[in-house]
Amino acid sequence: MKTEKREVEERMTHFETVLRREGVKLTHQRMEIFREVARTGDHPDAEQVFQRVRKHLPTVSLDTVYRTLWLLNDLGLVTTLGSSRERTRFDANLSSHHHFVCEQCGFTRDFYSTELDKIQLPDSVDSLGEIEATHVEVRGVCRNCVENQKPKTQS
Amino acid sequence: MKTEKREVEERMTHFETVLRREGVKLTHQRMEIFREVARTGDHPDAEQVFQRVRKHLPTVSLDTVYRTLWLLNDLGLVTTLGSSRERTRFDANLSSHHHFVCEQCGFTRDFYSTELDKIQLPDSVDSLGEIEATHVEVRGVCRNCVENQKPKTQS
DNA sequence: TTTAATGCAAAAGATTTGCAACATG
DNA sequence: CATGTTGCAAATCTTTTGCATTAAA
Repeated sequence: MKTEKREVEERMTHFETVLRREGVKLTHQRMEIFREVARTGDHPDAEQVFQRVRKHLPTVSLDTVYRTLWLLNDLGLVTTLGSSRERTRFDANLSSHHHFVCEQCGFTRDFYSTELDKIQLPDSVDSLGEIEATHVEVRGVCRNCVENQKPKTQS
Repeated sequence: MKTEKREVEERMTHFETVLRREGVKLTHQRMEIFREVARTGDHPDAEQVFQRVRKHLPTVSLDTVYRTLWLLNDLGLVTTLGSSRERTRFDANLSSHHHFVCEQCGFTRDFYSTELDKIQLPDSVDSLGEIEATHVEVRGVCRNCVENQKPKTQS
């Protein structure tokens, strides 16, 4: 649940370095918000971060928490579980498969792999609970988005 | 993008079987909503399903789409990408790791595995775009939830 | 000081719910 | 025909935005 003290300190140092490098102001709020995510292993959502930060910083507002979390995400200091900024998506493919998801446009494609289907999970996972499904999520940038970002060679 | 005709038909048959078995009414709306998810490989969200179903069934309402998709999910006829009914969750752990997620309470725990870190993806994935990260998502029911569901031996 | 960041309040967006009308089994 | 399901409208919940004030560099 809790991240090791040493590790949290390292993350804080890295956080400060990146903010300075990017010329982004190192505010009290940003420190506390990042520290809160850095020190827990339970992957809180914005509301949970807000509630926890509030204990140390009673005047912080929820919209600052949102803005800060996305900023940290853009700076590569945090990531999101599941594909970010997306609504729930549904899948009628019940056979064992895996996903490639484009970070930019949300394009998603199934892929199959008998190799991946037989992955052995470490024992530590079994002790967490009963396993129902295992699948691989590949994040990247789809061909289309890669194309559209390339500087045009001619215009 | 499109699922094979034969496969769609199989899914429809299974859909009907399950609905009958569960004593759930087989309405026109439910058929069209399920068919729409069954026939595409792009994992639409509720709004997209709504827009597509509307073409065949102009009177369908968005709330029916939501109700139906969650019903189908509960019946095991569809699944969701990412953990269902959850808000975006943030993670400050930048080292390579994987997740166990409890389907019932959302409890999430990181785990590590050098084995998993070296998974070879099939070539077909490379052709989809540029890969940035690969990680394994294990879904299951955590110990706590398993406990709480067990019929009490004494009361 | 200068400019970016915050907090507030309000807007926008997404999802859910109560209920009368309706369709299915 | 009885009951579950739908569509509508309204409610609720979540996330974002505009703007005056405040604080960091």
